[in-house]
Amino acid sequence: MKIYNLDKVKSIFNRYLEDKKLRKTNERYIILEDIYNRNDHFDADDLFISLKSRSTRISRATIYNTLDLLVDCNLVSRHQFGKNKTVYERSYGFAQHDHLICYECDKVLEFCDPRIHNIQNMVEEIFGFNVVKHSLNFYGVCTDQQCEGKKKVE
Amino acid sequence: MKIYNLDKVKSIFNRYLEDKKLRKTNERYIILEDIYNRNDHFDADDLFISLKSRSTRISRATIYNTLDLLVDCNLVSRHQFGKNKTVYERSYGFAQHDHLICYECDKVLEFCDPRIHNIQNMVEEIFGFNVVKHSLNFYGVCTDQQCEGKKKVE
DNA sequence: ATCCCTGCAAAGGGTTTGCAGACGC
DNA sequence: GCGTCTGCAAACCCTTTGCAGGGAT
Repeated sequence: MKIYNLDKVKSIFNRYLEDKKLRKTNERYIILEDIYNRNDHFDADDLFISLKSRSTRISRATIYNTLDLLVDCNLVSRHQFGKNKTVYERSYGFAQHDHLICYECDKVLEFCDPRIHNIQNMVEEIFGFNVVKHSLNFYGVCTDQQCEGKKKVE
Repeated sequence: MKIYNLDKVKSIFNRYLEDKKLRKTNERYIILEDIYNRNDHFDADDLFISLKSRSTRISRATIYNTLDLLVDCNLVSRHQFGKNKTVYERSYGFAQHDHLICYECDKVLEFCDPRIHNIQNMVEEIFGFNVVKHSLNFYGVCTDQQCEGKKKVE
């Protein structure tokens, strides 16, 4: 499952910072490490809380700043699941995938389908466009009767 | 191009309001009309400004309220193009479509591809999910050299 | 007459910004 | 030591909420 190691990720970030002539601050590495110790979709505030509990004292400003860098160097991907809120996930060493979001329990499932690339190729050709990334989300209702999250629905 | 007429749209809304036992206020119909006189992606504030210039005096609260109703009865669709901001477009009489967003000029293009439904079917089967809607966006850079919007890029 | 809907303004939540001090280089 | 990065808090933007008055039924 874990198809990366933390040193590899850090060295990629390291190189990125050097290339861009940015400073290698402790905060940036602590944030990177925290992210790669999670395996969920998290938002900036989740990170803030998680970091605070580790008795570090990293501000939201730094978190947002660092997330921008990590997204830029492809170590983290950024998503919006239709709620005007940004969520992130680690991405190095994990297959590209898309998401399935349940309206009733907010569960997020992941899937891959190569056909999306065929669509992408077509679109690039037809419109004269260089696609950098895509976002495909399916929204609906899971049919899992045991689903705990469903309690939440009013 | 215009494959709807305003009366039809109004009567759909009318029926919806009756079914839900909601009141038929002037404001609601004025907003619906304003939306169907546009042919772009707009946000709540665009509507607010547009309505103000018609010397109506419709508040943001009413606009947000009405947009929720119109989305609920499928006369308007709601999107997020990766900027934590919601945009809308009229949807009755227009083919379902997905979007292509240019990072450099913010242009939004539209396309249809039936393969997305194949992916959807597969996902529903595999995960036991009833998909209600999907959102597929491609982000990239248009290769249009004459593109006016590109000036905006810093 | 009821009570839902409206306008207004304030509050809310997530994100960005400004600034003075800290620290990587 | 220079100049960037940080923490903090205020500002910001979009959206939601509370409330009193108004209009649909």
